[in-house]
Amino acid sequence: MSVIVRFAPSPTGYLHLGSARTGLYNYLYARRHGGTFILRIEDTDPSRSTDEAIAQIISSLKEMGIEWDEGPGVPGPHGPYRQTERTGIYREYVDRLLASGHLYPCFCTPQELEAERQKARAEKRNWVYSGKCRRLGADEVARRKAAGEPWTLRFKVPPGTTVFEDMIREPVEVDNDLIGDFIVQRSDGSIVYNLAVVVDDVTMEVTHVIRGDDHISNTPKQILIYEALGAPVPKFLHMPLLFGTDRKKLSKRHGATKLEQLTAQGLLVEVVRNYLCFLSTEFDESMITWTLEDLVRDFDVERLSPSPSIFDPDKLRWMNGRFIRQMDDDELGERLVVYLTRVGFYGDPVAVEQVAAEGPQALAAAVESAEAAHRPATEPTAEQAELTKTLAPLVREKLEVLADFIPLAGFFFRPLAFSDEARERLAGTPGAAATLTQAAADLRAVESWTVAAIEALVRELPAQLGVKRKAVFAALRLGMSGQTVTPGLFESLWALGRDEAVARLEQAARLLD
RNA sequence: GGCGCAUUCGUCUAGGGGCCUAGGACGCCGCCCUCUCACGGCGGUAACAUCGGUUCGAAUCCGAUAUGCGCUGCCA
Repeated sequence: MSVIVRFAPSPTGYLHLGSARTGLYNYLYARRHGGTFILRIEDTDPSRSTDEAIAQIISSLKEMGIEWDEGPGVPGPHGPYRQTERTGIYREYVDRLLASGHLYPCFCTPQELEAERQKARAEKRNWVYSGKCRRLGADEVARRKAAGEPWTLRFKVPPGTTVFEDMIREPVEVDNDLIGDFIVQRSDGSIVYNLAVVVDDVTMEVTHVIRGDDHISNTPKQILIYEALGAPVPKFLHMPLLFGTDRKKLSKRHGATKLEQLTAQGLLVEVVRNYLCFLSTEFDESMITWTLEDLVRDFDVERLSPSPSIFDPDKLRWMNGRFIRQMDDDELGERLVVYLTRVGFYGDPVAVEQVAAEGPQALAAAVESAEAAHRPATEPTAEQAELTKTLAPLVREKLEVLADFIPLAGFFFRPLAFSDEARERLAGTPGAAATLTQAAADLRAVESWTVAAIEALVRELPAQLGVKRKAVFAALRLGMSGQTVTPGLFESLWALGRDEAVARLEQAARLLD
């Protein structure tokens, strides 16, 4: 029998990283076993579900490279793929369960039930539904229905215990008495989650249910339904939950909870994807650069540790830096151009640099609001794109995330400017004026504009001027960029171009007069 | 309250009775390299939740306890 798995997010918001991980694992499991991966939208609660959320979920999955074999946009034998479109199927199964005596109508009102719950709580007892309506006679049921009393449908939980296996845990055993007859159809006729999932999974012929461990407690109820239906029970794998560094559920405070926020900081999707996989698993550096195909072949979901994992932004960033360092020049250049375009850098380098100075997260926040407002990003000019690519090898080992490029190399894209602090630093650098003037003259005269020629020239300066080497470098660095941290000095001067480099050094020299 | 799941350095983990005076990675600290910042190299810091048992021997097996999380809904 071939493997069929499903990922079933509810479209009540964007795709949370934890859910993204669940989707990924399902996808990998399906591919690894040559199975089918179904994407199902759990929108049984239409009041909280939006089409926009569905679109976002789909785009996040696609960005990670996850493709489904059946689901929205990809018709197949197990459709439809939105629960709101499957009500007819639920109806049919409810009728079946009714006919086989597994369901019964219940006339208890929410108020009555709440009172029972309160009482149980006051007596410090576990509350389960009393089963009062289970004993109602057929004629009484008919009479009450005819009288227009609202009723729900409950599942008749049999005595005994329910046991299920989990691919990464010990078997879980639950006493059925603790479950209590639960509602499967609301008084408005709509179907409750626990029944809907089972009917969906049965009709979609799902063989492996891979989902978050917050569903462990629901599983026994669902198994009871499988058994009532006479359907084969699938295998379960309940994944550990993903928390923030404070052991709480991931939230905005943790920097990012969705993929788009992470990529807006300049984290690469493939790195995020790999990171999500290696959480809860032994980590090996070689995995940083794994492709989706590598994951399919070598990543085994069943090796997951069952304990919850904490999302560690530091390690993610470190992985991202490692990934960047192994990219070749063209690749990095391309990625930088795409990224810088997205954050609006080419439209207004100065403004974006200001935001970026507050850190990648501030930048990501700005990008998010720009994207929410559908503000189009300015494409780079040919010169800007070219310059970015030229700079790629100069900045590679200084980047952890792509956003780091901006404070580091933003000065290449705008006129030279000095903060008060930078001006003071320059003024306080011994021999700065002489260094700048001399370097400008030498650079203007150097016959070939190459990094090697520039280096040779600059290295002459200390002896020539009687200024310490460190001071020479500091003066030139400050002079060409207005900042104390830049890519390599010779390479930077070279990348600026002869005219620009000379002009900047002269401008800086004038500042000291 | 009841039930369930989980529990090795701050974090992710290796470990499935002797190879463990517990290994790796991130972080942090120090040193080296060095034109700044980094990269890289080297070294250091730091953990078997607790208490009992089983055993010649336990991080590994068993039992309690504690803590965290989840479920306990006419939410999913």
